[in-house]
Amino acid sequence: MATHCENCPLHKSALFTEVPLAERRVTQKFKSGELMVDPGTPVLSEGSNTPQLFTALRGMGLRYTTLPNGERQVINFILPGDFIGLQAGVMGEMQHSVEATTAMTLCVFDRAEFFNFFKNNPSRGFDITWLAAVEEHFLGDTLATVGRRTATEGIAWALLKLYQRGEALSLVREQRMSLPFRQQDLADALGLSLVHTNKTLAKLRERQLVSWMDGVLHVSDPEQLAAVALAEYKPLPKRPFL
Amino acid sequence: MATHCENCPLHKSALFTEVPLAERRVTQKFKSGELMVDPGTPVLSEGSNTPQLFTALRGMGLRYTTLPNGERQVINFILPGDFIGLQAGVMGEMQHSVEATTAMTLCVFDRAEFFNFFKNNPSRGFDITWLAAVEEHFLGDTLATVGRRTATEGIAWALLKLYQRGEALSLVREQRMSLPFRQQDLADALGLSLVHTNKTLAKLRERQLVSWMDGVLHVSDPEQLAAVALAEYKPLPKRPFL
DNA sequence: CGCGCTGTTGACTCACATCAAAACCCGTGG
DNA sequence: CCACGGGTTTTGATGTGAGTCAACAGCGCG
Repeated sequence: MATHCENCPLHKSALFTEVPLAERRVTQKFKSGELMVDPGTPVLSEGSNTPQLFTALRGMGLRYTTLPNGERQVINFILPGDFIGLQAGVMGEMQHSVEATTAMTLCVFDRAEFFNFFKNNPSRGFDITWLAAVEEHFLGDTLATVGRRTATEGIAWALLKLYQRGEALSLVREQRMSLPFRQQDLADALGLSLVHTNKTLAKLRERQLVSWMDGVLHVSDPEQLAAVALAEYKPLPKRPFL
Repeated sequence: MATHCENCPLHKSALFTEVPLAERRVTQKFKSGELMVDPGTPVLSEGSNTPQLFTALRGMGLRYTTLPNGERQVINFILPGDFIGLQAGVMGEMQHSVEATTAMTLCVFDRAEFFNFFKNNPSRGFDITWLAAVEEHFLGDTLATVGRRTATEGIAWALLKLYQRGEALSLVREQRMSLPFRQQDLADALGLSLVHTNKTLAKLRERQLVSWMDGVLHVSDPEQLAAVALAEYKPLPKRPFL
């Protein structure tokens, strides 16, 4: 049934720091359950006030805001290991929405317990701060791509990042991983139009740099992709989670 | 001489949450000194590895990244109360640079002590997480403006945010506050060209929505400005600091 | 078998970039 | 006191990357 933190499969992944068994047990006590959502379902909605925190255990999703004029900005893609709802909790009510793209299962934590958890486990609290900082850092990079990279560079960058994340999570086999988003999602992440995104993807495919078709991402030469992305291809730093 | 945390002038500001005296004393012990920098001086540099954390006490600055092609993206404007260096510490080495625009004074904390500080003062640790989350949240909004707002909307948005922050810090008098950045800085924050930024500023000035000349920002009707910024004008939520 | 969603493709338009030059605004030094 | 130079702002002319509009193709599903 519900996964026990001691056996959390994510800890095996190369992306995350090692967490001692004792601490996992403590985390387990903080965990209030598990949530499974269907594709297309909202996990958190703008304007609502949910008393929960989540970490993604399985599946993929999106975090986004909607402007008053109806435009959507996706803030990031959510993959296993991502912590959701912190920014939310901090402002009185949510400004961002999170929705599941594939079926997802999420570990649920009770926000009311959050502070206690922190007090009783400062080192896990430290980890959470760390996580928030990593996230913030990444958003800075995203900002740079939306603001300063061309469409080609930006798409290359985004796909490279997703690919790297996939590698770290062992989602990649033979240079391929499942990437179940729509082109519209990528467009909304990069501030581009759907049409232009589509055409740019086609060009990158022709140049043999990346292909992303039928929900599978294929990168044959990450170094080369990184070059057009104005980025570096190097292993992601380990990070904590849960 | 060096400000004592117990007397920290920032605590008087409407922007920040109340912190009990006892906790300020603890913070004081974590504080390792004060740094004063001249305008134009780097506080943190990309690629370096500084053992310090800062919080801005006085003055204004910029945080930015530089892409391999030389383009600059400013990630945020730094005002009193901002915590600097967390994202930095988390990745092995800095990816972002921080530089002082005006003369600044910064409280300096020793990163080596950071974890201990956390362990001994979980509630302050909690505050720091909170802060990181607020920051992350704000970056999400910034992303939305760079990605989805037009030049006019974006500039209106940025100036409104700065104005609001200024209000909360009591930097505004008679609808005016000092804003010592260059147009180039704003352009680099919004992913616009200098020329276009300049022309758009001129238009907003003609429309009587905002004027920003000679380093002073003037907003006569924030509501109206918010309307063109596709944003809401409402008091900033209180947040912790230090 | 027709409807709704996603992906493709082509023609046309526009917001914003780029290029270039001038105007200002100092501080410095002759 | 004025000439000079570097940084910033302003203005005009011109170019282009990306947006918009429109139509169609493929596909899963009731």
